[in-house]
Amino acid sequence: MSLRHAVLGLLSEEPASGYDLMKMFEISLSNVWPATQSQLYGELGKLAEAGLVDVSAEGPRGRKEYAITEEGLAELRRWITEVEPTRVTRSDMLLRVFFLAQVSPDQARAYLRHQAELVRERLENLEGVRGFLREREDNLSVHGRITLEYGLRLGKAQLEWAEWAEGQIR
Amino acid sequence: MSLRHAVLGLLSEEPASGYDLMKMFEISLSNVWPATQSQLYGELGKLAEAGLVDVSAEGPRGRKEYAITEEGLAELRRWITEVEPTRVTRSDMLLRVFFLAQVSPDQARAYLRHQAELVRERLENLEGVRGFLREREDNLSVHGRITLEYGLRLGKAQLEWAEWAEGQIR
DNA sequence: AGGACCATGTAAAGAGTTACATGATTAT
DNA sequence: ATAATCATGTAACTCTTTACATGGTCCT
Repeated sequence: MSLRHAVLGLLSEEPASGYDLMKMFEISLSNVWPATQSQLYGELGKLAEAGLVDVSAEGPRGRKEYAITEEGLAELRRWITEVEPTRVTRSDMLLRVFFLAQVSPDQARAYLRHQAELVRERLENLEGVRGFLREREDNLSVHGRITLEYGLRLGKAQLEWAEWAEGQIR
Repeated sequence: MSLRHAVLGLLSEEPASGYDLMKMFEISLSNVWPATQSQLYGELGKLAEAGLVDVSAEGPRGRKEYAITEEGLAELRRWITEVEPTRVTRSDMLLRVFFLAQVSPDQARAYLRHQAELVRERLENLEGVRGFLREREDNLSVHGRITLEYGLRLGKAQLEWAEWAEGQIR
């Protein structure tokens, strides 16, 4: 149930509407915990019902601004410190590598080369995020940079692996 | 729909029953594409209905052995070479890092230290898999080693990141 | 007036998890 | 005998995705 905590986390910085959250998910959480608009509105409803958030204001166009409650903040902290992260690794990219014997060595190498290219693009994209984050000093940016560094480091490792793997075929 | 292709991939090596596949998923695919027993039997039914696999033999205790069809093999190859891998990264571990400002610096550092420890355990586990794979020369083992190398390299990057990140707090 | 954007919601389908349910065969 | 393992299946629930549906407000 991490979507719930992603929403609580964003609301712990400042109150926001479903629409605002949607934008925040797109900008800052898309690489960590993507969510759709549809999911967001549903979750906000459940969160309000559970008393973890409140409708703090209403605006034009039926806008409802939600604020985290004390209970919600407590739940967020409990989740951060007490709940063990679940390790679910599902990678259809890697699944293909596992079965690469089913295609020709040329196709296999092309596949790995293509993966390397995709990772390069992703790294460029992350460098863009780095630029966006530079100079900003709020909580989310500080920890956003730490999270970003994770993406950068793992991306580089992935790139080196893809290049190495290509050399391993035949 | 990658579960489908994971099953096709395993069946491309040799025919197997749902029970056999279950064991194979546990041993070799648990770090790449985990699946439950329940999912497997459902998928085999759908795969048979779609003509991608056949019941090739029946044994004691209602055992049904499935074999991949030509159509199934074609679909597997198409999926490997033509379908773009989907990049879905969801990490509740990283999500917590993003919101680490909500707990004390001590708690935050403890969290990162704990993550480092978990990665170390995971790396040890992967070294065990490496031992298991050593000397084996079948298709799945060869590509299994390439897949394993991925886990090892990314695990190491993750470990270094966690240690670096701990130093970044305050 | 019209386009861009703000804003919320519902429905249906697909995937994955957990638990339940049942029974046969093999080895000690 | 009985425990371990082989073997298959269903049900209920949660999460995620995609599509549909609707309308208000702001800016030029």
